Amino acid sequence: MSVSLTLPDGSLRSYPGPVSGTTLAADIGPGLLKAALAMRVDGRLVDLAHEIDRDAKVEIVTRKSDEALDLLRHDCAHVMAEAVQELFPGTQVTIGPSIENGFYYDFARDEPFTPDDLAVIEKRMHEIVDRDEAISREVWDRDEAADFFLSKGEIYKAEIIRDIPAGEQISLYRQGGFIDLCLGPHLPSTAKLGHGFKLMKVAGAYWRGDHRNAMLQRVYGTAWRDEKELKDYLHRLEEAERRDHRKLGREMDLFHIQEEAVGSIFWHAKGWTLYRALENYIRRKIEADGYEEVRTPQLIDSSLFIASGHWEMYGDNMMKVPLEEGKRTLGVKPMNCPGHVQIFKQGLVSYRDLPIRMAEFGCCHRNEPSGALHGIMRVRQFVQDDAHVFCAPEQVVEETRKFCRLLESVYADLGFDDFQVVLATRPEKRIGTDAEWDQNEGDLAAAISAAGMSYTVSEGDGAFYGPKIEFHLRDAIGRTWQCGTLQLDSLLPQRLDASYIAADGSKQRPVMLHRAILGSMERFIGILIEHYAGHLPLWLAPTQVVVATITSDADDYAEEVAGLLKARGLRVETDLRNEKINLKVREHSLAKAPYMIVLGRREAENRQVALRTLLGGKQSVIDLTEALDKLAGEALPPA
RNA sequence: GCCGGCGUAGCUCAGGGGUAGAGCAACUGAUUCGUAAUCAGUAGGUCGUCAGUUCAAUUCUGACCGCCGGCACCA
Repeated sequence: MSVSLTLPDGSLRSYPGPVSGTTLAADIGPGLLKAALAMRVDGRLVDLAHEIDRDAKVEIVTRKSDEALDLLRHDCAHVMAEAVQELFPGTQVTIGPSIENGFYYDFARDEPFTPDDLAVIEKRMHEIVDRDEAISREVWDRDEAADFFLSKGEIYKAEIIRDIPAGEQISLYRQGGFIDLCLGPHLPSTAKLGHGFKLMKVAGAYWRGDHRNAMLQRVYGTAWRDEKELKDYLHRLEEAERRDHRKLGREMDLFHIQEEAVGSIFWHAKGWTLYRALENYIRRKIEADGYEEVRTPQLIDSSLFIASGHWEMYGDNMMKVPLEEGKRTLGVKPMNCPGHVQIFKQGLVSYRDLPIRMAEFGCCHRNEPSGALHGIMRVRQFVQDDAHVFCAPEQVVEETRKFCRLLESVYADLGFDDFQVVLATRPEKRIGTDAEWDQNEGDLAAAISAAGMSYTVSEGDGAFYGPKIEFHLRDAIGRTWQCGTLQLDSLLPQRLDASYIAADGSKQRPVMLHRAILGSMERFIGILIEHYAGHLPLWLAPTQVVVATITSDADDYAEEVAGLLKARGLRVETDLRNEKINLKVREHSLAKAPYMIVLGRREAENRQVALRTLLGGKQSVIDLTEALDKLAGEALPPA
């Protein structure tokens, strides 16, 4: 029976019988054969050695293909596992997938791997690539495969086999003396991997991601098409390190954290200036959008949190304060919602009052696990740009749409124009009927579309009480951060017995939309610092202008200029030290002052200023009045 | 919380069983200088904390605390 294959360019190749990708690639050309890693048959990615036995569309996947990196990384994980089992006999292999930028493999071994071990493993991996071991796929009988792995002491692999649904093939891949259970596909041989890889770190990881299971040793590596791509990646990592908000926060004198207050931030004057600039900006934005700001207590009796359900759900992560020898326990609020419901409940609310958009920059405490803490990004004391919209069910779509618009505008103002919207739908463990979920998910989806946004769906990631929208923004170096969120909640109004009087005089339950744009202020400031690599936009910069003199002859003029700038609302520092201008420029540049005004005798005589920008280091000599207008104009926060 | 690594001056880091060193920063003095480091001098540390071993511990051992990287968690 003949087989005819359609290639991506539309051309047709016919064979008298089944044919492998290797043969096909070789027939097309030796260059292609050399570059070939795998192939796509009718859209399905398979090994090059796979025999095509019927008519199909075939595409040879080469190093240049988009999917090449995935293949290379997955292969690299196997090569690493082979190296590990050669060097450390008795180590069990478990799973080793490709991930963003690389791969990992989880090993079970009593001895921990040391950083020195990594170097040795990496060296052996290069040797395995040079050995050019052929990689071949074998289909095994399920029981034989399970027995085989058990006989080798590979209990994790046996467990994986046990969990593969009946009817699915059990495929093993063999390269040299190494054989691994794997779905594939793989490269034809280890040499195709090349040498663009590097082992990065060892870390613990729970078997199957469950903290009740044994902890395995995960070795992370990065892998690329060639050594140049690898080098570029390592360079990008260095760039990310330079942007680290913990380092910049210290260098820019923004904040610090110390042992006596783990998980809480000491905001220095400059950092707090940034914080307030951001908070005030949000305050103006939400005020313009119909929000009212409130403030609720820090300490609230446990009874309220018991009623809200938080005590049971998150009690372990709450800060608790026993009072009156244990007769009462107060909880330090971990979020603002129960408090907001209390304000809502004061007096009667009419349907005419809805929606009520209640905002609070309330300080919340959560006893985050020690391992979760990270700079100012993950702390135990934080403030959200939090608000709750109390509305009637039929107002959900409009309120959600309105929020999406607001959020989009805020992100744009802050320099993030790329963000993704994710709709998280009903989880397995949930309350409410399917009809309610259909309605709620539909409402959110409709609202996102009405706001002119597209979204992806994350199945099962919603809260147990309702679906949520997540907003992930992309920073200057391509990382994504989940910041904004909107959660539809009809449970809390019920648990805390909030109601309004409807048009027909009946008592109705409002719906609550929990929503935040920045998320935690602390975390968002960390993101801003890293996004801008410390070069904050003028309106957010703690010091906006440094007035520096060249000689002391200009001191009086410098004081005058600084005074005039301050009068125009700018945040100004003067530098009248008896130091060379080179030093002053260097120091203030390193401190990331967006503008410097350099004054010498000439400027003083002409009532001009030499204005210098940090980025680009451009300078221009302009009249003082012009400079005042220019800077005052540019320093205005976005409207 | 779990696994691994780390903890020496304000910062970056070296050192190592006989109570410590560099560069930068700081301070003092000189220098008045045109856009990313002027020169000279001075001072600065219970070597994370607490135990143990030892004639002697910052160094070795243990526990604890903290930080870093992951995992788990994130209302």
